[in-house]
Amino acid sequence: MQPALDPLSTTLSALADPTRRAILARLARGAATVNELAEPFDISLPAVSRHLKVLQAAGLISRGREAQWRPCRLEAGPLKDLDGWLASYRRFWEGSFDKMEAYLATITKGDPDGREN
Amino acid sequence: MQPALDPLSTTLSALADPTRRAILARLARGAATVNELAEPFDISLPAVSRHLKVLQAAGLISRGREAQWRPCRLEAGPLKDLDGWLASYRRFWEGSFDKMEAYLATITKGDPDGREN
DNA sequence: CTTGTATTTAACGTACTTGTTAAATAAAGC
DNA sequence: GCTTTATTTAACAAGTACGTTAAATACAAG
Repeated sequence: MQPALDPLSTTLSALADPTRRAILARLARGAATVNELAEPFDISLPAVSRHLKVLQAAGLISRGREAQWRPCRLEAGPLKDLDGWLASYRRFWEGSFDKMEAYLATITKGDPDGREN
Repeated sequence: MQPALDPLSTTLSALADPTRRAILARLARGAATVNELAEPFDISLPAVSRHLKVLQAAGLISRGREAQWRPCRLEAGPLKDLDGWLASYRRFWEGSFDKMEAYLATITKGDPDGREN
């Protein structure tokens, strides 16, 4: 068993794969089966199955059970948590950003490299 | 040379490591040198240096050069892009969420497992 | 030019990730 | 029961990630 990453790390590594993000994008338009999800990709079904396992372990999808199909659906909880984490950094690209730029400018005194200590 | 991941994947994998996120949190409070950044961690300096390399490659930090110090500073661009990506999913945990819940409830007809097709 | 401080690179080990193919499991339907 | 369809597990290979220690590099200062 792995050392059990913290939830945010688990979410971020799950999202770090473009195939998995594409799967989520598809699920944002509604639930789908494994075969449906695999259709756009040039990888084998087992590979897709494993991506789904990763997404489910991260809580980003949940799965149902209908005959031989295991439909997947998007679960937004971890995305919401990620959004919450990101929020603490939002000030760096919003409003006060100009203020910070100005502040940095005063302490770097026109240094082209922008070093300040 | 690696196949060059797309920028969002690069950002997300850089952020997927808790040590790297802690480094960013520290840098959110102001620029810092490698030794300063390494201080709170129980890992070697080379390990920290490599984390910084990853963060820089992802554009999440920039580095200056002051005598033998290479001060790091936070760069918010990739975080802003991530926020932009996340925005497309925001509807899943805001406002219309209740509506979606209600919708799912109608098609699952009280199934405890929540399957809908 | 030798020493001390800051940081990186090299070399290496271990573990995880991702993909593959072949086989197993699950359920439907004849 | 046997076949078909959907999906997962097993076994394996190649590449990547992350940590270590030892050596190299960069610069400041005697």
